[in-house]
Amino acid sequence: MLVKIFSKNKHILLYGASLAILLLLLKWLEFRFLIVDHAVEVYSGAIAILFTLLGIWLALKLIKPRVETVVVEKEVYIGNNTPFSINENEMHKLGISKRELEVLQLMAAGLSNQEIGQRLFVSLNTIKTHSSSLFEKMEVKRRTQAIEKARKMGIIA
Amino acid sequence: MLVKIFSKNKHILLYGASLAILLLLLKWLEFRFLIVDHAVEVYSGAIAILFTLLGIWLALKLIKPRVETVVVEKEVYIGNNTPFSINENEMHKLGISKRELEVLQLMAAGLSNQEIGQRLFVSLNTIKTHSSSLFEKMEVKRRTQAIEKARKMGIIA
DNA sequence: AACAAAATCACCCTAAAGTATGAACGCTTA
DNA sequence: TAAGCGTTCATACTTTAGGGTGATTTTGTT
Repeated sequence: MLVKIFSKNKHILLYGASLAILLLLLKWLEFRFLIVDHAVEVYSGAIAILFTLLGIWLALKLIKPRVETVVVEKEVYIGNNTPFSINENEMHKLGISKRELEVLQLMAAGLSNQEIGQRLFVSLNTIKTHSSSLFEKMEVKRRTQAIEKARKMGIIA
Repeated sequence: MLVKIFSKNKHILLYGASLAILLLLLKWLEFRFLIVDHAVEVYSGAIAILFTLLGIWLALKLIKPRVETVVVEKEVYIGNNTPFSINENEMHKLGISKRELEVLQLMAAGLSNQEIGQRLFVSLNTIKTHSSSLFEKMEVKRRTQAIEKARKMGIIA
């Protein structure tokens, strides 16, 4: 509990402590040496500088950094048939992975499984696996159905 | 030029000015009143507090706020100005018959050759013949390619 | 590090798609 | 009327697509 209070207000406590120490130091100096004439100005200046620095340090430590938010408007042109927001949404709803989407897109482009495999540098069997799981997720039976459904859902161009 | 320098370092200049004024004020007070015994501590404390506050104020004014740039995408929708009328033109250019177009449309809808045959009340072999001649006319090898090409040419929805 | 999901590949089998060829029928047109 | 075209259908064959199962590796997440 005590530790928590200390840690939360450590800056203030440190400030108080240093202030006390400095005052004691000055008191001690007052007794130790005779303050020469016109030393008050020097004394005051020293205190002023010291505590100004302390104040600056305090402010830097205690005050949360100010954040200025600059809003920049960027115009994004969107084709009428590709809202793109439904894209990710619908995709995740069906649980379609990135790779499966790639396969789907190449299917829609008219490529055979063999060609898709060559394009993606994987084997024909891999494409078959991807397409199978894709059809299952999309609840279709053929690639042409998958293409049609994907178009209607807006997950492909 | 002078104005520019002032505006750039106005905080520092203000600080200097206020420091000078305060020292003058203290000097004046020193002459005006007799400082009572043990007033040095009070005096020091006052200076300390004052200049600490000054330091804090300075820090707040001088610290440059962190600039955070937030890009807000503004969607600009582009109206569709393709009236879908290239249909007949492109179709006759390739010599595609009515029946072949029907088959093509049902293909694009995701139907199998068997299903297309049932839909059009003809046999599977007939659909195969139609699709074969269709592919030849469209210069494609697969139904998916035919669908894609037909879409780009605008002969199907 | 442990775990789940994704990605990869293989094998076997069936279904569908596509190619080639031939043929019959109706309709239009030179 | 014969030639051409579209439509229909058949058989035989090859290629591609798709289903099912099992396995390993990579990757991301906790």
